[in-house]
Amino acid sequence: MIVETEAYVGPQDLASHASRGKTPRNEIMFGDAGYWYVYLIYGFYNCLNIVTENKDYPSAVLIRAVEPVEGISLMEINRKTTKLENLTSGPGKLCQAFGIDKKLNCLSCLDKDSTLFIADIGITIPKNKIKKAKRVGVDYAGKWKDKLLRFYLKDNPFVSKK
DNA sequence: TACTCGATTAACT
DNA sequence: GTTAATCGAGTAG
Repeated sequence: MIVETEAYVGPQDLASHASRGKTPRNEIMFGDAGYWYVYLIYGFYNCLNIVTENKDYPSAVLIRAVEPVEGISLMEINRKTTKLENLTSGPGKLCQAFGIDKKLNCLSCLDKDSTLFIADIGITIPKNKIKKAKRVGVDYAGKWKDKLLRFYLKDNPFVSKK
């Protein structure tokens, strides 16, 4: 279950990879919504995003943290730890736990025959349980660094930072 | 072709 | 609090 996200919205968002125009890496962000955007960060970790918005308006949502529901024993093997709150409480961590890499880049996030897709589990989160905050790790983004574009579930133990 | 540095994490002091 | 780990996209020349 997804518990923490960040939004990267439009070509004018200085924190977004798309702010300096279309490149081979971020090209998927300029396409239709509903596709995975996976990239390698710091040479070690992958980050998982969902492309959103319309064609030619580059936007994506970074999945920053999830709460494990099934397959926890496999996540423990992938993450080399048995500490539950450490399995998926960060963008790099959850990709390790799920075994996500660039093979998923540009695939549909709604294709139920794919190895990774988003499913509606039919619960509604009350609005007062959703907290807004500044995005993480984007100090270089000028006036965009303080935008409240990070969203997470209140009191959820898997959120990467309070 | 060469250089810089990042939407991070874990392991240090 | 500081830093090492280590890849490749982006950019300058």
